[in-house]
Amino acid sequence: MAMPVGRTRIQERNRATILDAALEVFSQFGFRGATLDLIADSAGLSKPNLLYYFASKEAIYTELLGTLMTTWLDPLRALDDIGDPRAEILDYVHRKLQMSREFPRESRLFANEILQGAPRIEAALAGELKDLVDEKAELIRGWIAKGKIADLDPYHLIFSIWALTQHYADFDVQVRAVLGGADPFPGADAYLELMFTRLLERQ
Amino acid sequence: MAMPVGRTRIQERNRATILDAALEVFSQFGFRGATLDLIADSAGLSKPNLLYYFASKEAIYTELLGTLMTTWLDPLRALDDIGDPRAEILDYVHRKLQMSREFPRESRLFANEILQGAPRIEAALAGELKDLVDEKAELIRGWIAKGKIADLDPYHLIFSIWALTQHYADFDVQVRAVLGGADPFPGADAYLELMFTRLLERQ
DNA sequence: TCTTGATTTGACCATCTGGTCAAAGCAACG
DNA sequence: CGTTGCTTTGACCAGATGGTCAAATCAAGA
Repeated sequence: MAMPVGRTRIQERNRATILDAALEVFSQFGFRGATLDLIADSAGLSKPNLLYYFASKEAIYTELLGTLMTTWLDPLRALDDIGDPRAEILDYVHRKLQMSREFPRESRLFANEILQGAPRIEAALAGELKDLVDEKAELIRGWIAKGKIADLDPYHLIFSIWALTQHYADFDVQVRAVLGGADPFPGADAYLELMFTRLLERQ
Repeated sequence: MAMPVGRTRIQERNRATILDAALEVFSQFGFRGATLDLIADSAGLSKPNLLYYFASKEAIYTELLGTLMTTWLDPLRALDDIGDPRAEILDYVHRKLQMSREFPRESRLFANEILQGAPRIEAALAGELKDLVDEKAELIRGWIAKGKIADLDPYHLIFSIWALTQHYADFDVQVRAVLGGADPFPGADAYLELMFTRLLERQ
């Protein structure tokens, strides 16, 4: 019994509640480790009620992944040729770190999916994601050619931004344990600003 | 029926086989997502046979984590005041990247554990790990005070090394998808060398 | 109020999962 | 060969898990 496309307020609200609860659980335990009971409890709904709104556990998961993939790549999409190249890249770093702070569960959901071998988004990685990165790598290459930024491998530059910013969401527990519980983000923001400023300078 | 401390060759071999299979499965699915049946299949042993060598699923997992924690921190332990500070740190980066290439499963196991909130190693993070990092941060602060390397937050410097190097193990599928399947490591090694060289230079 | 369609749930099911156990297999030594 | 102790396994169990279904509840318009 598939949900009709036109949704009532109740449907809208309950689907949102379920997706939020599912994000909570899937981001912590991954697809296999998550259970419908955990999601149902977290959503405050009964298990059969979950399955009234979504066809299966898998359906909830893929809906989440699909929706988030778009949002998650928005900061990279916003990287363009309009402003100063170095400021553009630094802005991207800051936006990405901001997302780690505001949406750590989304970051962890992706991390979990990739760790498990990305069985459900491998196609999107090799398609949508690769295309976007290829395009932005070309943009960066142009900046390098014009001498606007230092000569760096654009792909690894992008990877390094992902790695550094997402680390603060995905490894939050570890970072806080080492820092004795202090908020890592102000320090991280300053450090990354400095790091990429120096890196991008022409020598 | 606990295993005796003195082990026969068969016990040694089977325990090793089981731990290897468990590493394979736990690193992909996390503790909750992994099953004894998967581990048993991967090890080529029967499930009751696994439980002849280890008391429980949990026992296998914690044994793995404990053993690996030590190995995993060895490169950081090796960071000392003997050579040139910049070379020391660059060495650490290279060693850590090397580990990502050689032991990606170990890296993913830790990533999975941390993602799940580190329920089984939180104590080690706040104890052993924090102590080690505090010690090395102090060492780095000394180098900064003596003007040997640029002025950087030592904690975030260490986090950035972890983030950048482990990314190539934990997000291997994504990195390869974006690169169209090419081996990321040579490029990563060169990029990280450049990145940290520039970062550590006194300005 | 009555009716209709959307929503919710208790009871249930087949399969999976961690774990047990008694019995069988096997290696080695006397 | 027979005994002894380590090793392996088939059968089994209780609880968890994804999912179904018919019946009950509820909201809102006629």
